[in-house]
Parts: sequence; C-alpha cells; structure tokens
Amino acid sequence: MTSYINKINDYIKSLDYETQNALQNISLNKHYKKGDLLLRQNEICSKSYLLINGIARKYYLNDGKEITTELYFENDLAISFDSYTLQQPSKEFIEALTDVTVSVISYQTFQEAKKNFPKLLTLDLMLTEYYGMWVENRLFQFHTMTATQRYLDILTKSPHIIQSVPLTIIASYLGISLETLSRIRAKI
Amino acid sequence: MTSYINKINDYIKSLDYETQNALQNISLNKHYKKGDLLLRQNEICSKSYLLINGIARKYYLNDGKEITTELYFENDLAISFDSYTLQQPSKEFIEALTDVTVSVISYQTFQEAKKNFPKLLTLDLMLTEYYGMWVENRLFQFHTMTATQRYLDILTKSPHIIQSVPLTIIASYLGISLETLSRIRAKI
DNA sequence: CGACATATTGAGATCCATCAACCAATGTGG
DNA sequence: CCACATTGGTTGATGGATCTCAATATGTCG
Repeated sequence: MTSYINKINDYIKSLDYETQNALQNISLNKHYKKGDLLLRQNEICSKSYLLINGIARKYYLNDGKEITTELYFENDLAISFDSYTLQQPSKEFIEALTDVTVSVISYQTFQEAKKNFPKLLTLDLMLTEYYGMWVENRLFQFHTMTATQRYLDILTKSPHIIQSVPLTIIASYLGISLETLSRIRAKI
Repeated sequence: MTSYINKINDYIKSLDYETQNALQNISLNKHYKKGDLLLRQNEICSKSYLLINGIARKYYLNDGKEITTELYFENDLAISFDSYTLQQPSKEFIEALTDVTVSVISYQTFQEAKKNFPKLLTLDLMLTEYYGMWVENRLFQFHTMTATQRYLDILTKSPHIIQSVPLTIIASYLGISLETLSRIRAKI
C-alpha cells in the first residue's frame, strides 16, 4: 500500500506542464505555530493542507476527551474527510503539534481546477483511494488486534510517531487510555 | 451521509445517453446461489458486483475465524476495495448469504470506459468517496463505542441487518464473540 | 521557583473472550 | 418418515484485558 504513494507521486511528476502549473497557482504556503488549530469543530473543512514540514494531528471530542484520529508528517495531506467531501461542518479539529508549514489549496478552487485540468480529477481519485485503503487498514487493526499488537505495529512500522508525539496522543490514537499504554510500554 | 447515496443516484440519472448506454453495455447480470463465493481469498478482485437482490457479505479469516467486514443488500456495491484498487490478491472473501442477482462490471472494462466517458471518472470518485466515509464512520464506532452501543446503532439504523443475517455473522461484524452478542441481546 | 503538562504506578471495577454444556430448528440419508 | 448430524443460539463459570480513580513522580517553561 505504501507503493501507492509512489504511484501517486509518479503521477504528479508525469503531469503536463499546464496541469502542474495550475496546481502551483492555486497552492499557497502558510505557517502555523505549535498549538494552532488549522480546522475547528463545526467549521466546514474548505481547504486541504499538505504538510511541508512539522507535525499535526486530527482529533475530535468524545465525552470531553480528545480522540486522535490521524497523525500528519511531512508530505501528508490533512483534511477532515467527510467535512471536506460533503462541505458540511466538521466533527474534527486539525491541530499543529509543532510549528508547521503547509501548502494550502481551497476546496472550491480545486473543484474548478478539476474541470479545466481533467488529470486533477484522476489525482483526486487516487488520493481518495489511498485514504480509503488507509482507513480500511486502520479499521482492520481495531477489528482484530489487541492494544499491544497495535502499539507494536506502530513501533515497527512508524517509529517516528513514538519518537515525536506525546504518549497521551498516541494512546488516544490507539484507542486506549494513557495508563494502559504506559503499562504496555513497561512490559516490553 | 445517506444523502450522498442520493447524490450519486441523481448523478447517474443525469448522465447523458451515451454514458448511460456505455454503463449498460459493460454490465452483465449474474446469479449466485446461497453459499456461493463471488470472490475468494488470494484472488484478484477483478470485478465489481452491484447487488440487484439478495444479501451478501465480505469477510476474511483471522486465526481460522471468519470476520465479517461488510454486509451487502439491494443496491450495494460489493468489492474488496484494496484488491480492486491495487489489482492485487484479496485478503477477503465475498459470499452470497442468500441467492443473489448481481450486475457485474469488470475492472479492466470500467477503466477503459472511464477514458472514453469522463463522467464515469467522476462517478468512480463519488463512489470511492462514499466508501471512504462509510469506513471512516465504522472506524469511529470501533474507536469510541462499546459493543452494546454498536449493536444498538445497528438495531436502530439498520434493523434489516438484525432481521436477515445470522447472529454469528453479526457478532463478527461487530467485532465481538457470539456469546457476548447473545448476552447483549438478552439484557435489552 | 511555581505551575502546568506529561508520564508512571497501584487497586478495584467492568467489559468481553474463552471454554463448555446445552437447547432448538433444520435438513438429509436410509 | 425417522434418526442423526449440522447449524444457530443461549447460558454459566472463569480469566484476561482494559478502564477509572487516585496518588505520585518527572519534565518544561515562563
């Protein structure tokens, strides 16, 4: 599945000059400070954020607790998927966990660009397919693995997460309490 | 989110005659008997199955146990998403739970049709978006709800599932054991 | 230093799995 | 049409995984 990211990147590189240029022209670099919110709950996710550098996360509130649903690193695309797709209020927040630089494209502008540059429609499909497979894989893990297995999976496949994100956030990302995560780590 | 299904159906209805016709021409109705497998593990999911009538499910084997990942009813589109998208061997099976009639389109043929009828590309994107939101919602439930809450959610939003699918399958769909499901039902 | 966020550890409660026995409905071969 | 196997579901006992509440570090930053 990682190879699909390569396929997407190859596709972007192979785009004709006009299409590449169109993408450039509708992108805007922006900086956020640690703790800034790129998207708030109940706002419509009207922009996509491609992380140039830094770390961010997406989370929502459940019984007053923050549940992290996704962690973003360099080259990851941050959006609240259903809010962006339906252009309806978001259940989720997007927060900068460090200072970040992002490349921003507005939803409306991208929709327009897709009409004029059909290859962007294919790109949109590929990105959506990738997200679908990513979520499916995460659901698979929740469906079949214990918390310890899920933690070990992150530890082996995405050690950078453990190294750069507070355990409180990792715990909620794994769907367990901070205390349980601490005990899992102590046992290993 | 249900409204997005309507939007997709409206989009299909609004397609020009040529595109509609193209869709028709690449579709083929097929019948399967209860218990038949539409897709086997390790096969490549080279077709999409639109259920005309009957009930089907998607599942995989985990430690020799069948874990149901999706239930299909009339008008649902059955594919093993990652296998279909990447055209790689499937981890999942697709099984007819009753006699079913499906409208089959081959992956290759659909890819070709998308080139000649660009509106099918948009349709593909919409369907993929819908699946993404569906999986995201299911992950959300696993992330935050107890088994009882997940069962009640099905009971209220999709009672037809409870009425037409064996509890063994519903239990694995909910990610719990048959015994636990039986106890949840007894308590209500 | 003080304040606040982050992490660890302990004790008790709750949810859920597993193993096992049992029951009811259905279907099939003789 | 009966005997028996199979499938689907219930119930009980026990143990493990994880949660919650609470106390106690540890770290960080103004």
